[in-house]
Amino acid sequence: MQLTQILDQVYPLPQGAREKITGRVREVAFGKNHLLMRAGRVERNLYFIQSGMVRAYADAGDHEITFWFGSEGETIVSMNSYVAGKPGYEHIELLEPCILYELRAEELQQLYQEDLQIANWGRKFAERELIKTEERLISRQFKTAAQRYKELLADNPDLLQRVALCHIASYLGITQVSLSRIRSEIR
Amino acid sequence: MQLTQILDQVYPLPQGAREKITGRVREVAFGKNHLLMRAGRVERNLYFIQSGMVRAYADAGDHEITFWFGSEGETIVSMNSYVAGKPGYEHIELLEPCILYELRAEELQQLYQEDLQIANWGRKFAERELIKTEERLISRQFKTAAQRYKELLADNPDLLQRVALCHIASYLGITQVSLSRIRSEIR
DNA sequence: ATTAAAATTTTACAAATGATAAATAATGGC
DNA sequence: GCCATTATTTATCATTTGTAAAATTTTAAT
Repeated sequence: MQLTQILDQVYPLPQGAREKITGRVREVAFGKNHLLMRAGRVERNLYFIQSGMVRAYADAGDHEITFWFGSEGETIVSMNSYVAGKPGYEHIELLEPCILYELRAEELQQLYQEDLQIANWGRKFAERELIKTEERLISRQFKTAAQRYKELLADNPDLLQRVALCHIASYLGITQVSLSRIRSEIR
Repeated sequence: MQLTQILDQVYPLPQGAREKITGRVREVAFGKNHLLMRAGRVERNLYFIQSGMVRAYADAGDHEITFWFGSEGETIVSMNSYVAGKPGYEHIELLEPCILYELRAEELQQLYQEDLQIANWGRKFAERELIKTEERLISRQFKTAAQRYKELLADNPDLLQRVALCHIASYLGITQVSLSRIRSEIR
């Protein structure tokens, strides 16, 4: 997906504002399994996904918790770094080879202070992510794991082809064994 | 808590920008149990809490799910209305008598288009809420209900005095019976 | 203070999910 | 294509959490 399209689906920008962003972006590519971001670091870049699939996960002692999948058109940020300049709590791992648009967070912050439309773009970006996260939190509370699995597949039909089941199980908040049970009961 | 203090803790505003907001705000008061917002409606106002405590809850067929508590200094918005102009999924109920600062959402949206600093205030507001929600989603996944209960009390020491246990149980994602079990095991 | 209503706890049992280990299937490197 | 590795499923049993109903405590109104 092209950068301008990615930016516009968050919030349509006038030509000039859009160019301020695109002019600061570099195209980069990484292979499968590359660790794009590590927890505990202040992450200095953010990325828009032109193609490929990634996951965000947090450490939980002995295992890891996948809490986000990103694919074409989505934005990768270490939220704590991006929002508060603090070390992030998430790792970002590439599940497929990816082509990304890279942007220095500092430069974007600078644009927020200069350009009204870009500040509103940043507002819309956070607002949209907030609604998605809040809906997931609520759904976690009143849907069974089986329902959440079915809905996830309905929303992302190609997820099964692109993501390992152990990551999907983690994302759903259940063990891989539980997910196996659910899958066998459906068929 | 005073309005200027509430606004500034999100993002410090220059005098002029701050007055653009405060000039559009009305002080209103409602009694305990008042339903401030209802799911399914497009909500036209947002509120800053000067004093009191509220909860947000969603309907889940036969029961309700409390997913947010708000008290002094926090902001009450119907996220779907505020962000997308769509009917909200949450009810807002007053758990105590409240004094609120009321602001028409439309006027705030107007200010976002006019004032760079206010647009950045709105951005920071969404970003902060996003981090809080994401952390809750993750904590739901790798902490036991007992841990989440203890942490909730540690962060909000007066919650037990102000909120019914059935709402706390719902917020934690467990039944009231489970919460009772947890409470009896702690002592 | 008394009483009715609501909130919370307790009990007993059922259902869902987790942990572990073994079996099977799929994948990637050579 | 073969083998080693990794991913997934299956089976068994333990633990957690839910459901329902009754008992108890708290709250609020008179």
